[in-house]
Parts: sequence; structure tokens; C-alpha cells
Amino acid sequence: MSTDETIEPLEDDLPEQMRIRQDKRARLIESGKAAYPVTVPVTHTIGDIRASHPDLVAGTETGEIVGIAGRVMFVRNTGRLAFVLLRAGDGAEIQGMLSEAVVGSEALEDFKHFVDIGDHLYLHGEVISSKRGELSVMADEWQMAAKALRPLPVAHKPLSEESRVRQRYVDLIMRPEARANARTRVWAVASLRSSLMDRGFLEVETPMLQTMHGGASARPFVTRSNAFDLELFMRIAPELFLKRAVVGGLDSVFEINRNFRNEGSDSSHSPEFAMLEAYLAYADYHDMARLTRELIQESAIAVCGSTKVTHFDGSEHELGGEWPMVSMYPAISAAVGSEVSPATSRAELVTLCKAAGISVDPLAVAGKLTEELFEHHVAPNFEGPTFVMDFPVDTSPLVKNHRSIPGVVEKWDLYIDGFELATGYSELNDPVIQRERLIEQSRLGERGDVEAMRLDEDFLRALEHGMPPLGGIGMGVDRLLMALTGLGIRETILFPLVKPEQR
RNA sequence: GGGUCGCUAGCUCAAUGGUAGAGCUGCGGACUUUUAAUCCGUAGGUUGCGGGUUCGAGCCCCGCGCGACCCA
Repeated sequence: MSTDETIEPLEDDLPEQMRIRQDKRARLIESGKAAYPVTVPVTHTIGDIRASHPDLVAGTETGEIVGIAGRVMFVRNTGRLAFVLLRAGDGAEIQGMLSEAVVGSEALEDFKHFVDIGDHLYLHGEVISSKRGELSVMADEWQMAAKALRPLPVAHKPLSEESRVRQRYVDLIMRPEARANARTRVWAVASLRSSLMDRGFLEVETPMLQTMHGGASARPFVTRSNAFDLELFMRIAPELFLKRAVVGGLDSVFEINRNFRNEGSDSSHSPEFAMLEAYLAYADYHDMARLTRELIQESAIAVCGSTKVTHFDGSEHELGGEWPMVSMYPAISAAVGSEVSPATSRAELVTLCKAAGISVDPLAVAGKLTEELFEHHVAPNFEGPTFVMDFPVDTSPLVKNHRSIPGVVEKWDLYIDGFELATGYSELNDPVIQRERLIEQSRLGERGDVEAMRLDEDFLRALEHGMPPLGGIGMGVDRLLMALTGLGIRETILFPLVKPEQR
């Protein structure tokens, strides 16, 4: 086809393949055939046709006339007959065939010259089974549904990890696993919601923009409101607002939403991450541990059909049954060979940390050092989901003192596959002790601890109105997906934060 | 934060300091049953960015950017 005189001037710096696709788009439009029609007359989904014709004998002509659309994933032409594989968004695929004898020579030539892999294509024609027995639509008409200007990567070479994350849309087009991961997340989150709703929890939404950040130990993102002329923080946790809701009488509440922490990212940390927090009046941390286990087991069943989950690498992980509970101080004592308790001095803890090769932050409180020892000596040895019980007081300012063990609080952490998946508390509801704890936190902040909580007077005022005994949990939704699938956190998040490309 | 490795065509990757290449993709052509077709022909590059050494740099040196892995 000699078309040189119709080619419009194009930008010189575009790659050759993009120039060619730009040209095809322009020529389609010039010739009066839309490159981006408002819509095309689809009569059936590809999945419909597959479902209604499961076993066509090779060579069958059904007489059923359909209009279908999908993304072109494969094209082949053998002269007077062309094949095209169309894929729908749900992953259903069907072959289209364009025979000169049916569609005509002009339409066939146009098809060869205008349609590329990656385009959205509309076909109208008869449902048949090819000579090879492939369910197909024998087109009597084709139409561009939406022209793609960029070529897709080669189908048979894996996309580099960076490209997968930066251009997730391409990853989703190219990798079935990427599409499956996106759907797995949907099912897991839906399962969390329905499990909680079934138990009578109310889902609420609390502020992401906060005038004072709190509810966790983390550095916040700082932003500002022009209208209010006010410094604001992106929330690091919804906890203090959910507790206000409980004070108000929303006795069992939860929220599934994003938190933002201004910290590094690695294979298990993302600056923005999804979190479930749930609170239940008159429950304690044991009740919340049971609830957490049930939520995870039910989501495993929703995603994998069983509490035995299969990771992407094929390994199987049993999440069923009861999970062991390990008490923090006795476990550390056993590991280091000497007694470590809440009464152990900070100096002794520093010595133990140095002996283990743990670098000691000079600002770290005793409880922080205790947790470091635990993470170094005990946590790596867990097999299967494990609850770690009873944490130091000074790192858990929102938690109630243990009912019988002095110096610790009623808090657990749930470890799965070596990372912390969830945490649960018997929530502190004594406003006087809470005030003391937050004042201590603000002192740490003044000494330079950037993760320390601030004194939130409005939160304390709410507590002073009386919060019922309360069990609470926080669970990382991205990490739940990691536990269910074995993927890194960047694969569980559709569009994780990445530094901009240099251009 | 430290260390190691990487960044070359649309994609995945080669290339002793001496003419930047391959496969797939693309484009032109042949072929009416292809499934990563086959055959003939052909195009495609600011080697991440900026400096330096050199007669000569994709390669060596310095800085920066982005990423991966390991360590703390």
C-alpha cells in the first residue's frame, strides 16, 4: 500500500513503532473509520460465548451471529485468512478469523494494515469451530474499538521487575499472575468486610487528614490546608478516632483504609499501606486474637478455598487450627540464656543487644531494646502463625496493663512468615493513666524521638467521658495478602509508590 | 545509612578500550487453519544523566539518577 503522501508530519523523536501506530491512527480517522469510536455494538461477552459453546466439534458452523470486542493479543495471517486472539478484561479469550471469502478482500487488507497487537478490536460474525477445533468468530465485519499507540512487550519474555511496578497496566495485560493477584486482593478484602459485618461490626471512615497524628509510633507525612492556614498530618493510624467512635456508642467498629508512614520502604514496608482496625467493646486481647485468627482463616478460605494456602512459588502453608502463643519475656530469657524481665535494666539490655550485634539507638527506651532482642533471637524461629504475648509498657502507650503480670501490657503481635501481620490489645481506657502515658510520649518527642506520639487533648477528653472495656486489633491488609500469596508487598499493591523516572 | 550488582533498539539480552549486534517485535512481500507459524526482503540506537582520562569510551575514572540483592 503506497501511502507516503498521506502520512502527516510526526514528531521525529518518537520510536519507529510508535510513529507507525500514530500513522495508522491518523489514516483510520482520515478514511472515515473511527480509531476511537464512542462505542461498538457488542452483543455477547467473550466469556458468554465460551460458556454457551463448551464442546463444539471441529468445523461446526453454529449460525449464531455475535458482536464481540477485546484486546488483540495475537495476530497471524496466512494470506487470504487471518487469525486474531481477542481477550476480555476478565481474561476470557476467543479466536477471531477473517477470511477473504467472508469478510472481503478490502476489509482483510485493511485489517492487515491497521490492526496491531494491543488494539481493542470489534468483530461481528458467526460463532464457529475452526478446522483445528478452536472456538472462533468468523468475522463478516471488523472495526477498531480503540487503537493502541504503544507496542506491548514480547509475550514470551518476562517483563523486568521494575517495569512491572512502574507500568502495572502493562503488567496486567501481559501477566496472568498480575491479574490474579489483583483479584485475590479484592476477595481477601471482601472477606474481611463480610466476616466483620457478619459479627455485627460497623464500618466507619475516620480522618486521613489530621491536625495531630497519633495511634502508632511512626513519622507522619506533613501537609497543609490553605483554607485553614493549618499544618496537617496524613494519618499514621485511625486508632484514636475509632476509639472516639466507641466512646460515642459505636461499640463494635472497624475501618479498612490507608495509612501513611514517612519511612523507608522494603519488601514488607510501603509508605502508604492498607490497614484494618477493629474494636469490640467488652472484649480483651484474647478475644481479639481469636477474632483475628478467624478473620485470616476465613480470608484464606475465600482466596484459596482452604486454610492451607498455596504461595506463588508453589509452597503450601497451613493456616488452620489454633495458633501457638509465646510470651515475650520468657522467650527472650530462654534464647539469651539469662533472665530478662520488665525489671531488667536498660544497661543490661544494651549489653545483650551489643552481644547480639544489634545496633543500639541512644534514644531507645528499655522496651524498644527488649523488642529488638525478641526480633533478633526469637521471631526468626517461628514456624507457622504465632502470637507473641505481653509487651513492654513503654512501647505500648495505648494498651492496658496486664491483669496479673507486672511491667507488661495486654498486647500481642501476630507473626506469619517472619513478619508482623497484626497486633491486638486490651485497650487502655483509664483516662488518668492514658494522660500519663501520652505525657511521657511527648517528653520522648521533645528529646528527639520522631516516632513518639503527641498529647492529643481531644482524645483524652473523649476518654474522660468513659470508654467501655475494649479489645482492638490492627492488621496490615497488604501483609495479609503477602501471607496468603507469598508475594512481596509491592506485588500486593496495584500501584505502589515508586520514585519518578528520570526524563 | 553501608556494600555489591545492574541500566544498550518497542521487549529480553550480547558486544578484549578500536565499524554498537542477536532473538522476538515492527515494516514490505508470499501463503485460506495459524497457536512463539514458515519463507524472502528490510528498518530500528543521544548505550540512564553529567563530567574526566585517551588518538579513540557501551567498556576505564569521578559525580548524580533509578532499580535489584545483601547487611545494619
